[in-house]
Amino acid sequence: MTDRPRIRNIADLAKIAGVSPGTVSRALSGAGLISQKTRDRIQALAREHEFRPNVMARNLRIQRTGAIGVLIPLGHETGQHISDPFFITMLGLLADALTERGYDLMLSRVIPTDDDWLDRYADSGRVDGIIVIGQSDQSAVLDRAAARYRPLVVWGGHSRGQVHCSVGSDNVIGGDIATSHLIERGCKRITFLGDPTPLEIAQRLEGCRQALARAGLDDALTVFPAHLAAGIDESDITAYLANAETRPDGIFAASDVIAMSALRALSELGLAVPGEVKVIGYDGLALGEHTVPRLSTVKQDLTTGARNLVDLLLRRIAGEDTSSVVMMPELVARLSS
Amino acid sequence: MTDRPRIRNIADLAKIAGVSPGTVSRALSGAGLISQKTRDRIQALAREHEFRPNVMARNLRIQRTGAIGVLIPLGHETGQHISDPFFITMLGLLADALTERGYDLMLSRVIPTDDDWLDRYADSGRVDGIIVIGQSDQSAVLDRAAARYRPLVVWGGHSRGQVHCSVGSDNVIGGDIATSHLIERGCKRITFLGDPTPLEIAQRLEGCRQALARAGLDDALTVFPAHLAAGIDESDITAYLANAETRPDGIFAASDVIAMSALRALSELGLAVPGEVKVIGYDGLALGEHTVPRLSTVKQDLTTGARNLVDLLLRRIAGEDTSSVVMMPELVARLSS
DNA sequence: ACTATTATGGCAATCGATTGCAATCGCAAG
DNA sequence: CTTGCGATTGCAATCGATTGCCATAATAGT
Repeated sequence: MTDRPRIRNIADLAKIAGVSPGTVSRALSGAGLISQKTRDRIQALAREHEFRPNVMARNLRIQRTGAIGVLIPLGHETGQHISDPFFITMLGLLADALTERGYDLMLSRVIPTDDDWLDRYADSGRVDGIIVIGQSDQSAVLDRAAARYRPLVVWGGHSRGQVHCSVGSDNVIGGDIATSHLIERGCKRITFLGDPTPLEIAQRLEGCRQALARAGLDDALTVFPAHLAAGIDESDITAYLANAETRPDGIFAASDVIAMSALRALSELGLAVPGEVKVIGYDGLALGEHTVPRLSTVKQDLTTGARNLVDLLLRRIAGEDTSSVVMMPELVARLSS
Repeated sequence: MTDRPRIRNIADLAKIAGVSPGTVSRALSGAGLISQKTRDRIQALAREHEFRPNVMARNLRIQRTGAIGVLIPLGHETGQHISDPFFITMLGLLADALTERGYDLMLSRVIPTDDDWLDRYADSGRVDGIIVIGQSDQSAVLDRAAARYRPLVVWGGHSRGQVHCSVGSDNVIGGDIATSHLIERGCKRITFLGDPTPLEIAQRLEGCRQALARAGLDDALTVFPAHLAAGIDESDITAYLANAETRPDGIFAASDVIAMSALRALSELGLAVPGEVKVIGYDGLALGEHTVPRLSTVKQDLTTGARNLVDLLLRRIAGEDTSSVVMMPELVARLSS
């Protein structure tokens, strides 16, 4: 071992190589005006001494971090965790998409206590751009931040007049699809299971009402504001479904996670699915294939969604101005309806 | 608005405030030798101009980033995603634990193609410490890195002679518990569902063998190397279980995710659980409460686990030397066994 | 009023890599 | 053997905040 004096920076390596720090930098950072010979020599030297340039210094100099912040605002339900299957799925897909494009992913769970959590994060200089998953009840904050901070995209619903750039499926159409499906299957009394506080859920409910109106079933709807978090409201759901008089013959759950709770509640009550009650969820998560019976759902193409989010964000980082993307949801009829 | 000239750095603010950059730094960064009066004045000025010190510069100077890298090596199965429920759960818990301690979480999915992915990451200077989730088949790499890079902790199994600091449950005992439970329930032909390549799974299998030996059932075991990823091997599992001659009456799945696949396969085959076949999983994930029937499992306390990981890591960052933690797994008998 | 002491603030070096510009090298043509 | 020109490399400023050390202002003590 000749590497007695540990190489801590580019200057040390330069000394050993007998060149200037600038040359080492050029040799290590790929492109640049430098002869192949010295480049090889210096790279070999770096490898031999296990030297890797300090990323923070580089970041400071070139003014970018190579990281994207992924924020999950939990405004409407403090009980909901990052471990919610939807977030998790999205997170995994984003991680893959970002990795592919050479970015790291900085994860933060945010419980909005004030109005400038997003501004603070944006100005911290810790990331090159921000992806927010879900508007929760923070649309105003998002709009305000978006007006000033360009590299920001949001997964969620789209509404006219919205300032921030969003990617999501058309929740109104999705709600319509789900409800129409239940109607086609012969359902006459439909329950919407979900708390319509977040924009997306409200839109799904709107689509639901729209489909019912079209079928002349306006008063066939009951809304039961079950929470999103897995299992959190399960006994409530059970109690609600136990009542034979108000019991629906079709359930449109605002998310697959809620639908799962409903399935289990029904199973406990000994109600046959889809025989006595039909159930359809929303999201198209993988877990829907593992329920008993397999869950019908309205699928949002999250893979494409994640790719779109990353794509738009990188374009905004590059200075481009992008508009929101609304994707078409799709019926996946499995065995629960 | 008097903030015509945008304040981009501490020096600009200093000019406006009529003090030196050093003073501004002290005023903004909390403690320091500075009068309350000037501090207040400068902080007000900063707020007014929406100025927030650049984090990268700060990081470079003080030589820390305030971020912890969470790495998920996918050595043994490329099909497995970050969206695997176990990872996701762990990730959420880590995010919470780290946030509490004031750290950010930098997520990276790693597909080990060479032997120094970990060294590269450690030396990049992008994080203050690293948590690796699961040893996969990379124990050697982990040990090598740990010998040199202190702030590193690993979720996973513990084996004698191991160099890296790990946190995890005692998988041998866990395997024993699960198997003993099946034996008590009267199972005579047991199948271990899982690929024992990763250390943790191998240990669970070892515990399984140990319990069987104690009961004098040494040759009651079949090992079917189902993969970890949700759904990936489901048809294989179905085919295997369809064969009445080799069909077990007890299944010990190496993870809850695998157990879920098994449950669904059994349901498709019309086999009653727990009547004809008993099933027990491993991990104690929330999703086990949502299966039909509810999944019996060996629970690892992941909340405590995550807290331990963060705790040990921070102590290592502080220079302390810590030893591994092995937690006791616990039987959660639900309805599938 | 004058010195001793402490509380504040300024100066300048530092963290480590990047990069525009200038200097130098090598090679070829004259 | 020069001169010319492009290909390499060196020099030094820069990114923005932190902090040890010194100077000065403010306050106390006699």
